[in-house]
Amino acid sequence: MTHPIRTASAGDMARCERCNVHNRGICGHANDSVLNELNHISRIRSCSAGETILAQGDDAGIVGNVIDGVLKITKSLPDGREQIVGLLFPTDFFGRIYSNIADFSIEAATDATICVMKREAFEHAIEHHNAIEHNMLIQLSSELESAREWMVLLGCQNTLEKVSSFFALLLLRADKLCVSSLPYKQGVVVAFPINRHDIAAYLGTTVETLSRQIQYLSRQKVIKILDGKHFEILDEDRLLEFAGQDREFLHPAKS
Amino acid sequence: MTHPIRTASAGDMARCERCNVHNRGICGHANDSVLNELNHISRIRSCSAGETILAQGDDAGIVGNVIDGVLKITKSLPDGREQIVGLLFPTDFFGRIYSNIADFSIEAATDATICVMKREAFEHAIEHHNAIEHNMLIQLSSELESAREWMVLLGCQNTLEKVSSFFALLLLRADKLCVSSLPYKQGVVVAFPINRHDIAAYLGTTVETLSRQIQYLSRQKVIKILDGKHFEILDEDRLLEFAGQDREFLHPAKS
DNA sequence: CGAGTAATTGATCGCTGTCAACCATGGTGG
DNA sequence: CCACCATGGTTGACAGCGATCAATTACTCG
Repeated sequence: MTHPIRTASAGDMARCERCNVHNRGICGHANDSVLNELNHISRIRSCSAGETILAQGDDAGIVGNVIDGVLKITKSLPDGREQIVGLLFPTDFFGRIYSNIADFSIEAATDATICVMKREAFEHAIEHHNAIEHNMLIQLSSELESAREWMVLLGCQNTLEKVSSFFALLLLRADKLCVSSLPYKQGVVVAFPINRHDIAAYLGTTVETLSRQIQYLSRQKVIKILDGKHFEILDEDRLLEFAGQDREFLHPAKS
Repeated sequence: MTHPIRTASAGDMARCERCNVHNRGICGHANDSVLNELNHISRIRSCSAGETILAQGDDAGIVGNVIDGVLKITKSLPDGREQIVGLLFPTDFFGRIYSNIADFSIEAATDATICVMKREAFEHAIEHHNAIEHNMLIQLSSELESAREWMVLLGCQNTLEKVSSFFALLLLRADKLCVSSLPYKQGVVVAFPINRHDIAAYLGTTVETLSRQIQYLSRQKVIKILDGKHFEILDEDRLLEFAGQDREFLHPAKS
């Protein structure tokens, strides 16, 4: 799944220019000077599914962007419970700036390709290139918004609503995901980008309950189960009804 | 509860200088030029408990800071369910920049004094004063972190843990709250800054279950109920145990 | 002091987590 | 090629937490 992207040496600005996220996210609207700086301090890295990029409690030394694949932001409680507080798709930024310690783990949910930078170097870049700082501000604003939308889902939706919302999310985010070659959406077909366990952890439920609700949606002819990972959306309107909430919540955070 | 703060005319820089949050939050480290700009575009406003400052769905025309009192950021579902996705205490910033529509309501949870600005004016200020933008970035980073911590609480903690966490939160945030005259903490006494309904909406539960867990903590001699709003913390260690999670989560977002 | 609201307490029910068994899939090695 | 195993997903039985409805008590404010 990961693309064979060569690790360019510093100063090889062509790398950033070829990058499929180079004009999006925090790299958006970057002039040559900015792009050169980012190119200089970043490097490309491949991770296989399950790999931990940043461990909760560790020194938060790196930040970066997702180029391909899906990362998850998770927190584990001492007794083993785990909550996924965010999924990161291509163009998304990860890492905590201006903090020494990582409160969350960043893990690869699928095989992934990422662009990493040392935190200090990136902070330095922020402080010297207003465009980057501004992009970060925009990105953080919309991430905060999304996080709060998800809090509504976690705090007062039942599992059927949660699962329906997740389908709806995939449906609406499909455009964004198409920047990579992953076929999350083909016609009215969506694909789960991650396994059941992670989806359950994201929705604040268990794999069993999740499974039951998926089967229920299938019996209701709202979706058709193609295989364990692919689903055809048969009735989008009813799906959004099940999802409760107004559909506005699905608007992906614009950056 | 609100202080009699006169509404100063634009250009009266003395107002910002007298403001009890003027050197914190987004106003931190502001030089005269910046402070003057903020002073120019902002105005002080008093709100009584329950008042809506910004309605979800409305045009998101204003942003601001809490000077005194507590605001809540809420989302209501069509069927009446409500989730509070954030509480705003003095020095906290509210409002959504770079978005035309408000996805959440901002309401006064208590009588409050706030400092409001037109969104466009503030965005203009951001773009021309790097210090403000940087402060915003820092503030947003830590708010995102806090939001994610709360997602863990909503997604995988039971009500006893939620309630204990809320007590712990008040305990740890007490310092910050002391910038106002509200006696949230006096010795080992904490005060609920908002009513039961709002706490329940914040914790993703109901007033009934909330009440039962408070009584349980009382029977366990972890807290002592002084009156409906004031509680003495008898056993801080056990409280934090009940709260589960590592206590790091309580670290208030630094700004 | 009375009315209205807020908070507590009680009884009941259903959703969902837990534990367990079963099934499907894919990879491995004999 | 197939038996074997590991992993991931589904299905079933059951119990417990917490929501709901209802009733009572406490508080606040004219």
